[in-house]
Amino acid sequence: MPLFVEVALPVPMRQNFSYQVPEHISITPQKGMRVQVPFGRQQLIGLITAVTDTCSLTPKQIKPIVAILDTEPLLPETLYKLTAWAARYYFCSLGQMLSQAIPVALRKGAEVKASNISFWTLTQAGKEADINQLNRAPAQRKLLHSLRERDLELSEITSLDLSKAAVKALDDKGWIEKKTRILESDLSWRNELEMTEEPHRLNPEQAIAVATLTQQSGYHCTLLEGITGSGKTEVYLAMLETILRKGKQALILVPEIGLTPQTINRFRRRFNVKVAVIHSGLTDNQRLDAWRQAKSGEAAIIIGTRSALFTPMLYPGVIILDEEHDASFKQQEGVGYHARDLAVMRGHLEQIPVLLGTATPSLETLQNALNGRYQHLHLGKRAGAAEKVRQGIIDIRNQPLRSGVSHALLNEMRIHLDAGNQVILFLNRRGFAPALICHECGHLHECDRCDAFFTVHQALGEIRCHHCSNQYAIPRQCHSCGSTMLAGQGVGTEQLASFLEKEFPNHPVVRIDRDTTRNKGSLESHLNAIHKGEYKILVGTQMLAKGHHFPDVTLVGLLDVDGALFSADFRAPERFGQLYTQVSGRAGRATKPGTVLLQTHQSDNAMLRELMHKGYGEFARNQLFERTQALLPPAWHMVLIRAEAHQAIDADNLLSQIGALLPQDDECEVIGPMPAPLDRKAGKYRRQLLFQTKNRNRLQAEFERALPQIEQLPLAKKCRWSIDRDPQDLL
DNA sequence: AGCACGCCGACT
DNA sequence: GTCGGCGTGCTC
Repeated sequence: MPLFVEVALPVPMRQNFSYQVPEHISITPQKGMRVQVPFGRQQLIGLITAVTDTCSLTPKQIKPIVAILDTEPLLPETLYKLTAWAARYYFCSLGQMLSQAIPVALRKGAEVKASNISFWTLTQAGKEADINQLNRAPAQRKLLHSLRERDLELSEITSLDLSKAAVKALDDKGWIEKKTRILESDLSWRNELEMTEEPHRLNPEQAIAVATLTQQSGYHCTLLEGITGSGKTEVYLAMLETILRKGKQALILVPEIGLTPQTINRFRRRFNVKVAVIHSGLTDNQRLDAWRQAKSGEAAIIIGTRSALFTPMLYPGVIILDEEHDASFKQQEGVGYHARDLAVMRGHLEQIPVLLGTATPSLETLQNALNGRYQHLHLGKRAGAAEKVRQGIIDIRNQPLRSGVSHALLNEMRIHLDAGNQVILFLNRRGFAPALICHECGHLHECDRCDAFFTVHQALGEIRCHHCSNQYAIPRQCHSCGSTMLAGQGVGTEQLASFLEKEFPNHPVVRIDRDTTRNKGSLESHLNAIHKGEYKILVGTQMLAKGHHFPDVTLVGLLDVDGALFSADFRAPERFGQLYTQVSGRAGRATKPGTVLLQTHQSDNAMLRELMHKGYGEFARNQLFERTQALLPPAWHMVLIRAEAHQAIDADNLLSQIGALLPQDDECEVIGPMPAPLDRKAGKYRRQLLFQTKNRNRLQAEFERALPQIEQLPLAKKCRWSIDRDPQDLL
């Protein structure tokens, strides 16, 4: 009987492909196994989604598979289901979703099990050799010394910072040799958990949270709302202890910038278990290694960023997502999945608890907590941020500003600096000036490929477009009238920092933004210098706000409140509320009370007042109410279709045609096509169409129904277009 | 997404 | 005369 398989392939087509299984293949195909198949002129690796004995295609259309790469399904059933669910939810092919979910090495055909592992060990000669012979070869000496303690796996040579040249030298001497052994998973942690640090004593609130969390079994989702410094991590650790003692694994997801050595060590220090760390900086093989350790149950704790969500676990126990509100959990390129939403779904499928922690819950999560879908636990409950931090508004209407800074703020800075403390100023615009203006004719220099102004970077002597890679030397003459009277318009961090250097010559200034931290490790070294007190004035974009605590900072100034709060994007107030709360939570400490000052033209603004006086909790509840009134998420549900074309009319027409395929009534709305906020980017015109519904299932059903028709549109093949479900911003 | 085919501009 | 630009078409 002929045998066929349906295969999901990593191509951006919303369909699977059928292949025939030739007789000579000895492995019985099963759903979830990897197969190598011919595809056009190339060969690809995909996953079997179904095994059938009939096929609707003609024999001429169908090709035989090349090989079956696994003897059992690649992913545990629950993870496969999660991926399939996500593919459906995000309107992409299973193959596309899988290429997010499976390590690259496995997609290239690597073995699932590392059958053996190579390591360096001492030979008899090496054991007997006199280490003092190597006094003039410190690298070799260090290596020999390490090997006398234990054998070293190949990857450890680099990770322990040992020299490869020294390896070769000792090998040439015949003192060491490479051996391989069969790799077996060490699961001893499951029998007896060894603690390597005494747990901290929990305060009553923490104890209640832990007791509540550990008493339950099966799936439940909990929002742990705890202000900065209220000890969320200690609750995670206590939860972890309970889970690990049951012999179960924990998956911890953190925002992109949150995966610092300090964070990882916090978990490593407490338990003597293997911790697998997964982040974007790993090589394909390192990532595969971590994946294997998690899948085999050897790694008791898996800690990683967004993509770590898809790590399989043999003994799943809990998913903890820290800084739940952080935008980096939403993938921005390709399939725009949200790790927080999928984590909840995964918990559901695995029947394990999910813990979402934050000081400033996203409105999505807050809504779920308020309506009882999630359990809601509090830590360090207090009425707003008002108690510990002094806050103030500087009304800058009609006030002279020097490089964006008011007199009042400068005076306050002086007081804090004179007291020997540090000051942070936030300005969310990098560069020297956000535009270059001609003083004579008013011409603003605009990128020729985007609908955006050039940012002036004075130190580089360049004007740059922040939306594409366009850059030029700063022009001497106006491109429009030829005048030489050109000036920067507005203030960026570069200008602010250089102004402050002149204003406070005795207080060193550091600037933290994407421009000054581009090189690997430079953020770390800047942060270290700040902690050592080498800098007194810190200037930065939001980058500086997230996750870093500077105990000697007693004054925080937010310069461009208006720009942040009143941006066109519907999430702007929420984001500002989160930023504001995070920075005020970080100003000062018990012995040094902090001050937060806001510069704004809208000093009477009700939102701002509410945030300051009642705190994030009240503010967020009101925002939720306003979103509901405005039919915005999380009350309503959205899918955004973006189209990009050389001719604006093509993108427009495509979106109009798509819009016509979607229903409109009092619970379904089509908005657009409208120009994307950055109308022209990198020489292409961008348009977007919004489809929103009151009911989530309705959105799913209607869009699923329309999708095949959309794909049939002739223009759909001509334009580049994409679907973004639950868009983070409409930019 | 790749990869090939195919038709127009500046070069040894 | 060719090398190479990227438009467009196809993949079980």
